Amino acid sequence: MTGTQGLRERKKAETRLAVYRAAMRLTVDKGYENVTVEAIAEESNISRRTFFNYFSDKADALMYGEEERHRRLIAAFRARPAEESGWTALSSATLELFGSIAEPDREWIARTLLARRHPTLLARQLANLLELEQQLAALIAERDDDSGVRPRVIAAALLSSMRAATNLWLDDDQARSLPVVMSEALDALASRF
Amino acid sequence: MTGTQGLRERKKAETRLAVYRAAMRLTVDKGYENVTVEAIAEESNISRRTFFNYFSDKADALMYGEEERHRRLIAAFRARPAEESGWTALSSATLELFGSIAEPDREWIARTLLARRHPTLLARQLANLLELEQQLAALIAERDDDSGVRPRVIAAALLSSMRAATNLWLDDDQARSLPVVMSEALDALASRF
DNA sequence: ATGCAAGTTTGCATCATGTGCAGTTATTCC
DNA sequence: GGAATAACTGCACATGATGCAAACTTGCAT
Repeated sequence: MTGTQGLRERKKAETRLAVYRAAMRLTVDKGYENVTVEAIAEESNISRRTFFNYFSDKADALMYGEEERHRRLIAAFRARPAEESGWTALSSATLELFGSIAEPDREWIARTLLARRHPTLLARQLANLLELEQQLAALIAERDDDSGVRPRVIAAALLSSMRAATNLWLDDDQARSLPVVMSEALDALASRF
Repeated sequence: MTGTQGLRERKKAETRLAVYRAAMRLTVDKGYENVTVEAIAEESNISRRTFFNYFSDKADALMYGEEERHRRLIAAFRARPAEESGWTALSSATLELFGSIAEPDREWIARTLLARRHPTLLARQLANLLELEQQLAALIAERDDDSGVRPRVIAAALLSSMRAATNLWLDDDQARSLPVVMSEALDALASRF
C-alpha cells in the first residue's frame, strides 16, 4: 500500500520538495544572491551535483512552488461545468484559486515578493506564467471550439490582469483584500474599455 | 555640431550598438548557447571585461533592441492627442508601431524567434515587457486620471494580447499579415468576452 | 596647448555556475 | 538472493560574473 508509486518515486518527490523548501528558507532570509547552490544542497542533504539533477537552477528550484500552483489552476479550470464558456470557466477558476477567501497562500506571496526584488526570479516567474497561459489558451480553444486568436487573448488578458491586480494589492499595502482587487480587475477587463 | 552630446557619450552609444549587433549576428548564426561573451567581445573589438561594463549578460545585450523598441512605443503613446482615452491612445500607438503597414522590423522578428527557442531569452523578453507595461500603466493612469486597477489592467491586457497575436501569427506561418491578426486580437479584447 | 580631474578600458584574480563522465550506492523485480 | 536499472556523488573543466588597481582617454579650465 504505497499509495501512489514505488519507494523510488516517492523519495524523489520528497527530495524535490525538500530542496525547494531549503531554497526558499535560505533565500528569504539571506537574499537571493547570497545563497549558493552549494548551501542549498547542504541544507537539503544532497550533493551539489545532485541539486542539478533536480533543478537546472537556483531560480528553477524556487519556481517549483509556482508550478504546483499552476497545476492546481489547470485542474480547477477542468473541473468547471462543461457548459461554461472558456472565459467564465477561467475567471471562476482563477478567483477560486488566487482569490480564495482570506488565506492568500503565504508561500506564494513570499515568492512574489522575492520576484519583485530580484529581476532574475521575476523573469523566470513570467516565463512560467507564459507556459500556463499557453496551456490555458489551448483548453479554452477546446471549450469554445475556436482555433483563432480569441482563446489566446482571453488567457493572456486574464492572467496578466490578475498579475496586475496582485501588484496593485502589494503596492497598496493590502488595504483591500486580494479577491476584491481581483474582482475589480475582472470587471475592468470584462466591461468595454 | 556634435548633435547631441560630447564625444564620450557618442562613443559609448556607438560601442553599445556595435556590441548588440555583434551579439545578434553571432547568435543568429551559431545559436545562443554556442556564442561566448568572449566571442562577442572580440567581434566588437573590446575586451571581455568591458563587455560587462556595457551589459550584464549575453541576454542583456540581445535585449538592447527590445528596449529601443519600447522607447519608441512610449513616444508614440505620448504623441497621441490628449483627448484620447488611455485605451484608445495605447491601442492606436501599438498598431502604429507593432503592426506597421507591411514591414514588421526584421530584427524584432529575429529576436522574437530567438526567444521562442531559448527559455533564457524568453524570460528576459517578458521581464522587459513587464517594465514597459508598468510605464504604460502609469501614463494611462495619468491620462484617465484613475489611480485604481483599471489602467494597469488595460496596459497588461493590451500588451499581452499583442504578444498572443504575434505568437499566433508566427505559429500559423504568417498566413495573414501581422496587423490583421493584431486588430483581430484587439477586437476580441474590446468586445465583451 | 597644456595639464589635471574625471571617466573608461583592460588584465588579473577569484568565486560561482552548469555539465559530462565514471565509479559507487540504492531500488526494483524476477 | 542477484541481475538490471536508476539515482547519487566527486572530479574535471569551461564559462560566467565581479572586484580591484593600473593604464589610458576625454573633458575642461586656464
